[in-house]
Amino acid sequence: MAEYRVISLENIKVACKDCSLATLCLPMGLLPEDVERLDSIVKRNRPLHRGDHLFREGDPFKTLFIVKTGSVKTFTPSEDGGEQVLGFHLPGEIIGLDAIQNEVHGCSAKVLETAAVCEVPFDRLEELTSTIPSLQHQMYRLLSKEISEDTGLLMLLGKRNAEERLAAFLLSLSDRFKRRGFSANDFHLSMSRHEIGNYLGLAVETVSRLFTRFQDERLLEVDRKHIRLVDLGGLQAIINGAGCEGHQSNYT
Amino acid sequence: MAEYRVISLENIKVACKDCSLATLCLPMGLLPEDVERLDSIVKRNRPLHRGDHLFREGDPFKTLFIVKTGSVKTFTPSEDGGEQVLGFHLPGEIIGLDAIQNEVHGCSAKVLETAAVCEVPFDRLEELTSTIPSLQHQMYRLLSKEISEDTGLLMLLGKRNAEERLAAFLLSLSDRFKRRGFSANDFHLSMSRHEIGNYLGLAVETVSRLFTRFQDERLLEVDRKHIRLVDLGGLQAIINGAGCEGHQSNYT
DNA sequence: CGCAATATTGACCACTCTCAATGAGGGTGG
DNA sequence: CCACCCTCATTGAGAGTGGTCAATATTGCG
Repeated sequence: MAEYRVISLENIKVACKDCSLATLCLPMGLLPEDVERLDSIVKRNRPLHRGDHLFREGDPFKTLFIVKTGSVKTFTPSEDGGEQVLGFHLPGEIIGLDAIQNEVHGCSAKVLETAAVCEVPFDRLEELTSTIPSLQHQMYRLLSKEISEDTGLLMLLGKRNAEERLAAFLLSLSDRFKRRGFSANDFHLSMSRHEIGNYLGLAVETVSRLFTRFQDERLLEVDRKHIRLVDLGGLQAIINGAGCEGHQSNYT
Repeated sequence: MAEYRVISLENIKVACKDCSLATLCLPMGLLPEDVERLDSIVKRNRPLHRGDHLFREGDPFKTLFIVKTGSVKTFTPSEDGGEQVLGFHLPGEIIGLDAIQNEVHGCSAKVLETAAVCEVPFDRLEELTSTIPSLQHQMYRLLSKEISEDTGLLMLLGKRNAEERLAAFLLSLSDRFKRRGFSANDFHLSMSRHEIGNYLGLAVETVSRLFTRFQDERLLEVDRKHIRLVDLGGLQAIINGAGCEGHQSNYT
């Protein structure tokens, strides 16, 4: 049963947010009864701790996961024991959309910081979306958004240098924290330098050097995993290709 | 109206293939009448020629595009007049899924080789999918597949060296041609070296040098835009990290 | 308190980008 | 039909970013 009741229209957003389906229904004008139906299929689990797996590569796909609190990383284990980080997931973000395709998870998901995670059985969700057009539309938007974001990341990795990658990464985190009501300038990294490097396609040493350089350039202040972005504009300028304005890349 | 009639169950695949909705309905067991309904909303346009635009960045999103014949590239124009290639699209592939999100195209699509392209009005498609559960499921799978593929490419660009990137690119093309009934070993590149480099995040010169090297190593034969893959296993081995087996990357 | 994991910093070197020159097609106009 | 031009592709030489190796903090945990 739903932990949170929908009392009135004004409370829908609150209910949605609390039930961690914010990403699913917030942007749409769902009817209260539809929100409740959606809410009723959501399973809420006890908190998971650092290192716990939501699922592993090869596991059958049954449910989508929504991060409520904490953080989760997705990755593909590689043959030599290492792993390839695919993404970091903050509260409100959905995990598992890539597994709908063949009903098997193509990656693993592991908790970084103690996390509350909801599960949405996908077959139940499909039943709902086929009777609630606006929910179906929202699902399409959700999947489409994931595609857009992947495309953005793709360009990030393909043609950005180390400096631009880290700047983009930090601004992405900043933006996502901001949207969720946290500080955009002051946050905690739940992942290690190694994981950041892995995700961005950089060596750990490079990530470390860049943090130092950014700090020297008064762009941010870093203390271990605590980050304070001092000059958001400066970071943005790095991504936009400032710094060496005359520079003309060969493959743009 | 549909150009192709569905006569019997065995003909569904043919009808689907001909109407270029292969990607949409082939994998599912759609009923004949549903296939016809799907078919009836598809718009068929006259062939487009090299350089023609399917849509431009910023255009309102109305329809999905399906490549019937020929090839299309998608890209984001960058401020300095250059462009960022996002993908190459072969027959049977769908373009525009990333624009569902906010109903605006985030990239441009341009014809590489004379192409027949179908259009599927998305609002009509949504109406259909909400009354045909198996079609809805297929749409989810389609979107999910796009996400999976982006993820794969993401890893390709993030942590692969030039050699691995080009090998992966060629094998991807090979596989896609094969699935569509063309030769897996012998095909024509519809894109320039420059576009390949742009897509893979490499300089044109690097792409050119790699083609030469691969040819010297008897992995393939290249004549201008005509490619003959001689040693598929060898190319695969490059991606798997062969060649220098003792090599251990720092960020895997 | 000590060991292990993580982070930082430095020196070196390889890969690939950049710059530059040359070659090869493909189209156009005389 | 050929000369010319323009784009695309190839090849070489030099330079710079970032990876690798190694040593040294620093932190966290048992």
